Amino acid sequence: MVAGSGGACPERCSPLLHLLSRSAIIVAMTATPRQRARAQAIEDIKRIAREQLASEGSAALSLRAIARELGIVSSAVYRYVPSRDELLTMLIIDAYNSLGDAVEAAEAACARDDLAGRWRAIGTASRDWAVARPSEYALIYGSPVPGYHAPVERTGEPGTRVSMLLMALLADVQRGRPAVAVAGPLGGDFAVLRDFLGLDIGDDLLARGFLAFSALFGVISFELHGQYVGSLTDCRAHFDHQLGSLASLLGI
Amino acid sequence: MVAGSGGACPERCSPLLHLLSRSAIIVAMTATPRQRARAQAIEDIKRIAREQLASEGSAALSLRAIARELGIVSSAVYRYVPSRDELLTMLIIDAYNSLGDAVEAAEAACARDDLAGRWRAIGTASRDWAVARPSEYALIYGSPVPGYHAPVERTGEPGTRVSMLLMALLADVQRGRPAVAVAGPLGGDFAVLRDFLGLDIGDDLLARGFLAFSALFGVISFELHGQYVGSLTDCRAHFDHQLGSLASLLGI
DNA sequence: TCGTTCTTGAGAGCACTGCTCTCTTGTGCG
DNA sequence: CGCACAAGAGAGCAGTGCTCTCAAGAACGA
Repeated sequence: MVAGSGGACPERCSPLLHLLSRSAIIVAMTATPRQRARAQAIEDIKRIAREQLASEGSAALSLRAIARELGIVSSAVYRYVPSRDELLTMLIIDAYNSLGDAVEAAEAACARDDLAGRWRAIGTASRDWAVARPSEYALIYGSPVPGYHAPVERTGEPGTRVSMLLMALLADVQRGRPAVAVAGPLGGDFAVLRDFLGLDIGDDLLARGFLAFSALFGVISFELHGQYVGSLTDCRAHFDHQLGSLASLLGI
Repeated sequence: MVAGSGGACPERCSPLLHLLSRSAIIVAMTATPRQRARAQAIEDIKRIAREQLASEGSAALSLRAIARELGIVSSAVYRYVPSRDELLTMLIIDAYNSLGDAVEAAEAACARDDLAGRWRAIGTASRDWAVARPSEYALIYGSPVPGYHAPVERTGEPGTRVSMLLMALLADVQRGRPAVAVAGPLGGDFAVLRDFLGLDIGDDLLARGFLAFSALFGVISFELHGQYVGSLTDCRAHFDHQLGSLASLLGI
């Protein structure tokens, strides 16, 4: 974070390094022992980093502390991770994918025509994941840690997995209903988005979807950040109730 | 943040120090020259801290850099601020109060019987403030910076000013309508809250108020954290639209 | 007006951080 | 089986928060 933190890490770390966690199993099967050891070391670093994150917060994430935990000198860590910021980016991508996996699995377990069930599954799985991993949730839905958020070109795809599920759900909700347009610049944005997604979702429902999505993570964020402390004791019950209100908003 | 960061700062900083910014004018009028100079120094420190926050992010907030900017050695800053974390807490309280001032002023400018106007005023003033001071917004509605959020016993009161406005509005909305109860633990929480506030707001409307409040700041957070990048170009129009949807949710 | 007190700032120093460099060792690959 | 290269060690630079001591000076009471 002090100087040259955005560098390319020449001949130290592969540029494909951030993909390792997703293909860790493949690497473990096919690669050479050296590659397997390397992948294992990176996984160890990220595991300890997540533990640090959970116990101390993202500001206290320290490569030197990770090195100590691993029984290794600090400079050795840089063989596997180009910088602290890069490690944070890797953790952010992992968190997005972990959340995406959990929500996709929950949603996929619902009957396709059970629209309300799919919405509840998306919401409940999101909250369950967030409550189980508050520090990782803060990493992706909290304020940007190092001054700027992680590079969009790398976090973008995994960051949209949950919203893509919602979009598919909205398309199913829209089916057989009349599309209601919205005037003004918002309608223009929605037209472009509809074109990009290739899904037939009317302006009005799209707007309601955006609101439901924002409210969903707004409620989760408020719960995790302690904004309800002193007024709500049963956050789970509150969340379930609001999930129902948002379902009504979506017309399901 | 390393050791003893929660200490009391004996005979260096008054325990009333965090109140200085609210009573800065009073101090400037009545106090001795020394007290005035002290209050001015603290204001200077906080001003530079806010600038650093805006340009580099909360993780890069550095007391040494503040000292450099002031043309002062780093240890001298500790005459005015007990620790970095304490400075962050002072900034958080100031931010809550700044937001509270802005929203209260906007809401007070509306006719009391213009319920929809008061809701829009609360929402719009909140967003305007957040867009104008994104780094300070991240401080209070982002993820906790140093691992734990600021002490609730000190941020609590200023942190509830906006929600108190909403509660008063909800009470006016409720007037002359039948209260709808909600079963389960949520109803119990709401009963306690109603008793504490001394406002007649039915369970159902209270729940809708919580949702509207959470959604309001959820939408603002998503906008500021770049979650809408790539799909929305006119965030202001989107926000206005959702403000209307939430007004409908509240029945105004 | 004078002396005292108490605040303020300087400076050194400790322990920590991220990160870079060089050097040596030993493992795994061809 | 020999060699290349990855991996770790260690020193070092610049930065951080924070503590301590010391000297100067300003405000205050007598």
